[in-house]
Amino acid sequence: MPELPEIHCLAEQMNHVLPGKTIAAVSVRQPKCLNLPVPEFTRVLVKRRVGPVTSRGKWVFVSLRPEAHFLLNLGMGGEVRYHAPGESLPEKWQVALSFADKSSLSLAFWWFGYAHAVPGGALASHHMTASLGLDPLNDGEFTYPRFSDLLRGRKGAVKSLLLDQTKIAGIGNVYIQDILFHAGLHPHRRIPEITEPERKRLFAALRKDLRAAIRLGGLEYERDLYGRRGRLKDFLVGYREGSPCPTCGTTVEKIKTGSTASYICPHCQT
Amino acid sequence: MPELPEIHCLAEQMNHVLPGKTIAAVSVRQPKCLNLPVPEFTRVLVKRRVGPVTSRGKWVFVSLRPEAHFLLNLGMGGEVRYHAPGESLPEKWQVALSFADKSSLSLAFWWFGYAHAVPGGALASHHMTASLGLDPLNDGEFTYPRFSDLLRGRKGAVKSLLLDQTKIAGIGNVYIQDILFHAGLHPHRRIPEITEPERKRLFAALRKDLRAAIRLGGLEYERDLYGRRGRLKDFLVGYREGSPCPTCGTTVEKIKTGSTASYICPHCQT
DNA sequence: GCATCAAACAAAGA
DNA sequence: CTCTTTGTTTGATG
Repeated sequence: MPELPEIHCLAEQMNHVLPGKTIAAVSVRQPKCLNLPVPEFTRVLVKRRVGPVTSRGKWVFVSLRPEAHFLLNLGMGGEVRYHAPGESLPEKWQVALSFADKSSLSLAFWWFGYAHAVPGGALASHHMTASLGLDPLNDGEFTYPRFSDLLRGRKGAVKSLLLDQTKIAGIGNVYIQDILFHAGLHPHRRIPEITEPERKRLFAALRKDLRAAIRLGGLEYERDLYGRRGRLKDFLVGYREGSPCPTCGTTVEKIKTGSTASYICPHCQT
Repeated sequence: MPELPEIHCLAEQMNHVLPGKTIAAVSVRQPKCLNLPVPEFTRVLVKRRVGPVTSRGKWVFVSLRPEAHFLLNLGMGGEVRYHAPGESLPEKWQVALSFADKSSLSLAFWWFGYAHAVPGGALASHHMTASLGLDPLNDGEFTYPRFSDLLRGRKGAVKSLLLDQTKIAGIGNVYIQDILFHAGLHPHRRIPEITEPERKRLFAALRKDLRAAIRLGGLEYERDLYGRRGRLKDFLVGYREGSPCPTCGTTVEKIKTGSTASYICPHCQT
């Protein structure tokens, strides 16, 4: 379940080590995670050289020259590892890229993940990434007015909106817990009932929590491009059912919210 | 996705086994599918005796004495099962009725279904059923003149009209595929551009396809009151993308039509 | 008022 | 919520 912070850190690491390398070969053990049949997938990638690596939401964008893109979504618990020349691949992987300098990249999806190859010029028609919503890390894009606009006219529960990747990209069921706690909002709170101060708190919490997580390299139980863990250990209420709320001491509860679980302080979040 | 044929068959089966039974108790696991709070819902149903069970469109109407109604809409993939005295309920259900003779009825909604209790005299104010359109099975009501009237003055696509339950009741995204194929109409065809012969073909296809499906007990992948499958297996073009059109051999295509998918022969349907 | 479109909702599958 | 798919109703907008 890597979410925006982990993906952001991963893309940064990839951007340090991959640009300039030429893809020499592609190996696919699990064709289901591809967007193209293996031969076409391979054709789009092989012989191209890696350019800048970026991220948006939970997607990693590897740009290639001549123009093409390699897009990654790690799904739940997927991992990407870099292997220097001579290092061997881990036992489990679904897709691997070998570079001309004998280094390689392996992708291991624990449950659904995607490795998509997009030919030059077709990026805008890659539906899953083209429809991504606001990027909370982009200060020019994720502004309070635009965030307010997003809420305007919607009637559903706040949690569904925040998790909808086509509205705001990158939040999953882990980070959302403390974001809602910081905003003082119950996951079921209807959007029209959110007051202006609460909306401001929510906006601030989104930016702050995600950036704080990035500074710590993401969650302790996730691993980076080199297999190292992040340093973010402690949630305030997330996954802490039965513990006291850090603000008021009320026991944190775990509740069902649609198909996902939520952890809340029933006193602070309304 | 039970549609008119399945619902019609289900109501007939219910009408064979339920009338005369007295509702002894009501159990609700998923209150969201009700139209009333559980206590009131229960009060409307309990101690009443089942009368005739009928259907209109995708709704099942269970009449009760003293007067009241129990209305069912199975949404997508919902199932209703009868359990003789001594038989146990399946694992998954959202609402169950127990009868005085120890038999019972369980309702399992896979996604969006309704179980509504309507007190005596209030049936006309039950909006969802009161606004249902023409019943394609009712020969006195679903006549060619009235069908023609329905099309007159409308500008939209033919598919939207056929799926609009307030215009014609009972057609969903499954049966509509072959109905449009039989009529030679593309789902996007604008209603004013439908010619008189096409209109006749469409009217005939509606009656014929639905009745044929009823004779086969509905779709093979749907189940009846006793868990038995229907015997209708084969669509002509529905869900057969990539197969040849049975008329002309052209490859059947899957296209997006608004929020639903359509399967068409691009040669025969224009 | 009507046509059209988007949104919301109780889940499972890949 | 990783993303899609599925059907129906309701409410906003032109």
